[in-house]
Amino acid sequence: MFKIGEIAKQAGVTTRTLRYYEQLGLFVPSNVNTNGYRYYNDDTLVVINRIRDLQRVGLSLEEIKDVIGLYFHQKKKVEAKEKTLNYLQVHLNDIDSKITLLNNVKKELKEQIQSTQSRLVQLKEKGRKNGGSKN
Amino acid sequence: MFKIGEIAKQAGVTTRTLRYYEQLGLFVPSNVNTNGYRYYNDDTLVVINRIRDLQRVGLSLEEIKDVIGLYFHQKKKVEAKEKTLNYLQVHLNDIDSKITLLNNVKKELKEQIQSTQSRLVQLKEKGRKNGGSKN
DNA sequence: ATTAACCTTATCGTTAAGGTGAAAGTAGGA
DNA sequence: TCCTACTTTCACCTTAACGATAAGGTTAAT
Repeated sequence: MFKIGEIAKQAGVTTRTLRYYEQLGLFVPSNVNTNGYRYYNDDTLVVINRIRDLQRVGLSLEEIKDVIGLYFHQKKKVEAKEKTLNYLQVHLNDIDSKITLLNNVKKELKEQIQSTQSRLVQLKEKGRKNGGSKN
Repeated sequence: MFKIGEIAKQAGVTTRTLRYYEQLGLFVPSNVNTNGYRYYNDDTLVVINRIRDLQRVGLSLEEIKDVIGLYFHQKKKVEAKEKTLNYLQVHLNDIDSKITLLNNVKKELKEQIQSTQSRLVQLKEKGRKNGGSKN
């Protein structure tokens, strides 16, 4: 059991951020002392990291709130399960389209790098032939 | 040549958004009339779409500003070229790590879907055998 | 028992990415 | 010419995701 400052440090976030996440309903402390101190275990660390990952790839905390539970507890009733299933599918599609997007960007970047590199080589060769000055 | 409202419509954004992008230095109108009216051509449409794509995958407009030019004009001096090259590489690495992240999420989602689905089937079979009630 | 280093809630501030509306100038079709 | 539907700048408003600071309680080692 870690106090808030400790997991904050381990997770590389501030305590403010953790309390904010809690306020949004992203998770709750593993337990709360009578004096109000929050205590967490390693599980929370995993959750925090997942949240950060999802943020990095463009999800808002609200969106994350909607999906974060899907990863971390699956004891549900039948109706809930079918709803969850739908949600997972939609989320999966969204992710797939993002991957596609990123791959496109990646491809163009690679082409740019190629062409930039070869133009650089050309320029340098030209520079070696004549005394080299302009450009 | 389109007026601002027209490409806005074509791009699926508001005119405010376009002026805001311009203000941030993401692009300039293809030309500006003496009365202040902005006019754009199809090239701008491509740029806008690229910006939106990059936003979708988690880049801020400031970050986008830094890279957007790399796609759309490559007449530069040698020093500039080498700097650009570095930037492209860094950007590429970032994108690669995002793709990796998304693929991880995707994998876990698929597993979740699998297990959720099979548990659903189990529950339904159970429901068929006995009169079915709880869960 | 004191003290440094934690923790609590509460509130105000900040940045990004626009939305919204005012007041005024234009375009172009009837 | 006139009217409607644009367009301009300016300024204030909003939401998300925290940062910063205040004012006070707690812990644990000395």
